[in-house]
Order: sequence, then structure tokens, then C-alpha cells
Amino acid sequence: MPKIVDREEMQTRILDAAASCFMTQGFHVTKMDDVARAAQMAKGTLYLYFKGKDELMLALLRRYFGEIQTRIAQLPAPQTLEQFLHGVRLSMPTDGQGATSMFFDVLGPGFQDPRAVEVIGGFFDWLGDIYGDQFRALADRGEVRRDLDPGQAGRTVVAMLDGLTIHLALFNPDPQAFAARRDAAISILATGLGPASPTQPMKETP
Amino acid sequence: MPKIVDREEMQTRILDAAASCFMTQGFHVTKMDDVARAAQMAKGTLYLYFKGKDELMLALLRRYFGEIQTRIAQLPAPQTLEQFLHGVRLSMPTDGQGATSMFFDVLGPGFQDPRAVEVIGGFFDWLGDIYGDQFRALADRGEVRRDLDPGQAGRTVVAMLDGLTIHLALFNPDPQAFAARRDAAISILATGLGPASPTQPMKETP
DNA sequence: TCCTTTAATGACCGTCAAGTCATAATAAGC
DNA sequence: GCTTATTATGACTTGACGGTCATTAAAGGA
Repeated sequence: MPKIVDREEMQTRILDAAASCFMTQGFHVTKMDDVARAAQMAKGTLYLYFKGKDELMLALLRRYFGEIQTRIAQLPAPQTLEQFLHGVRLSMPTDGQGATSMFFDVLGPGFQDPRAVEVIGGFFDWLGDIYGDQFRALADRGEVRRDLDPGQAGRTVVAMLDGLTIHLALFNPDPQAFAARRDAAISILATGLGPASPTQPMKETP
Repeated sequence: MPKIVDREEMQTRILDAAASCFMTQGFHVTKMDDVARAAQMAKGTLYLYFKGKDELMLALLRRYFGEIQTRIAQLPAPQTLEQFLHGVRLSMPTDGQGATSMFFDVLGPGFQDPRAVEVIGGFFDWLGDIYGDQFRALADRGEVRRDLDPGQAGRTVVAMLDGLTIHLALFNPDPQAFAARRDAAISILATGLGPASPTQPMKETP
């Protein structure tokens, strides 16, 4: 008798619209009317599928990071430091901007919503742990120095790489500059800022 | 005849109050009434000294980064890589939190105010240039590898270190963890993730 | 003390957007 | 095609906050 709708499909449609709005304009600037228009429905309809703007954002965050997480999780474990760094290179965003601005918006207002911090922070914790595990394995193979605590090192590298992404997204959304600095960062992660060791081909006397 | 007040002193008082509010609550959450109460004056009085909330924030940003900038500028140029890293260590925040949350708030909403981005981004550009100059000089002395473009490397290092600060401030405001990761980061910047070179005392075979 | 000029106040206004709900539209069964 | 349960709509309500301004207070000179 009744009219029946695929609830999940509607939620997906709304989330897609919200993602588009939030990512281009930012969370706070986006009005629920904007989302409704993007999803081609009336504002009231949104509230049949999400309790409010906050819930909408949370669902979006969970979906977004969930996808990245499953994608990263099924990558093969690197066997060498070079492989690790190659993986890092591939998994860094290429476009600048993107979702970074959205996170700024969400984390911004006094960290109002601890759930958002938990989702985002949880992801970085998780990734830091992954890197930590990989460092431990690589250290056993002599591919990575053994004097660092792998767990701390994992979190540290994650934070440093994210800093790169954030700065590029916020201050210099130029793909060329991004590529150059990503490569510089990876190179620094590999061998540090100090002069090349004698085992590598590089002159030492000026 | 007239009543006369020290305009600058009032502005300082207001800026101090605003800094306190913005840093603890965030920019968007803070109401002008909050700032007024913190400065012990009525809301209307604020508008005699600052055009509006945005101007207040901008003035605060300029003051904040101006102070850091002059402090860093009068530091002596490092003569060795070790000195450079020591300076980095000293110039990193020790408390976690602090101003970072405020910047998130300001940069957040769709980067609305380009002036704020300019102030903050300008600071990091400036610091990246400083580091770049130092790298150039250190490379000449054989203290730093010569295969990196100093300018890019300076910006890159600044971004990576800021990432560390951001993550600690947002996700893990624990001073102990901060110290541990700061040290890990500095160590990685020095010699990289790879195993120690033969010139340094460290076993290579497991 | 009184007058004049500048500073301080806080009730008020206008705007803006999140969220609501009475009403309309839709689809499935009979 | 009629009935009914469910879904969709968008005008309206509500609350909040940045900014204003008529009014009051303060300070210095005569």
C-alpha cells in the first residue's frame, strides 16, 4: 500500500551532495538549502534521513575515512624502505585542496564535536600504527634504523606528511609545488638532511 | 577639557582578552560579548577600537606572528646541522594546543578571509625562506646535502614540523608524547629513516 | 562648580540559517 | 480508480549573534 523508498540509496545521494558542498565551500559556509539543492530535493527531506547538519557531517567523515582505510589496509606490506616510501608517495593526495579544507572547518570551532575529532584522529592513529608495524618489520630486515621506537616513528611520520598536505592545501594549491615538496619530503625521510653517507655516490668535499 | 584615554593601551587590553577567548574556545564559538566580558567592558566599547570581529582577529594574528617573527629573526644563524636542529627544537611549542586551534578556526570556513590566510601563510613562507637560506649556507659548509633545492627544502621542513604541531595540538595534547615525537622528528630530519651509515657507530647485521 | 568634549554603556535591531510541520504528492494494494 | 500508509515539500518559527546608537558617565579646564 504505502510508498516505499530505498533508504540507503537516499542517504548515499545526500552524502554525495553534502561532500560536494562541504569540500568546495567548507562546512560552516554550506547551508542545508545548498545541500538540498545539490541533492535535488527539499530541505525538509534531508531531515528524514539525517538528524541534522552535524550528523550529516559525521556520517560523511566516517564514510570518507572508512573508504581510505580499507583501500590502504589491503595494500601489500613493503619489504624495503624504498617500497615503503613509494607507497607513501602514491597514497598522498595529488590535487592539493580536496578534503583538507573540510577537516579544518570541522576541527576548527573549538573542537566542539568530540566525535569528529575522534573519527579524524582515530584515522591518523590507525595509520600511524600501520606505519609503526611496517617500521618494526623493516627494522628487523635492516631496512630501517633500529634506534627509533617504531610506534612513535609511525605517528611522527604520519603527522609530518599530513603537515605537508595541509600547508599545500591551505597556502599554495599549486600541483607543481606540491609534487616538488612531496619528493623533497620523501627524500628527507629516506636519508635525512645531513650530507650523503660514503656508501652512497655523492661528493663530500666542496 | 575632554576625557582622554590611551588608545593603544585599550587596544592591547582588548587584544589580550580576545586572544584568551579565541585560544581557549575558538574564533567562531567566541561571541563579542565574551571578549567584552574578558576585557571588562561593554560590547559597544569594543567597536570604538576595532571595526568588527574580523578586524579584531586580524590584528591579533598580526601581533601574534609579528612577535614570533622578531624573536626568530634575531636568532644567530646556525653553523652546523646540529645547531640548526637545536634551534628547531627550541622554537617548537612545548605545550600542545595553544594557538593552533585558533588558526584552524580562522582558516576553516572556506578560507573566507584571504587576509587571514595571507598573514598565516606569509609567516610560514617567511620561515621557509629563512630555513632555505640557512640550508644554502650549511650546504656550502658541507653540513647539509647539496642535492636538494634549499628553498623547497626549507618550505618542506616547515610544513612537516607544523604538521607535527597540528597533530599534537588536535589529537593528543599530551606534553610527553609531544616531546617524544618532536625528538623523533628531529632525529629523522637529521639522518632519515634508513639505517645508520657506516661512519656512525651502529651495527648493521642483525 | 559647571560646562564641554570625548568615552562607555547595553538595550535594541536586522539578518540569517537550522530545524519544524501542516499540507501535498506518490505508490502499492484492492 | 479509490484508499491508505509513506514520503516529499517549503513557508514559517525560533534562536542567536554581530553590529548600532541614543543615553549616561567621566574628565579636564575655566
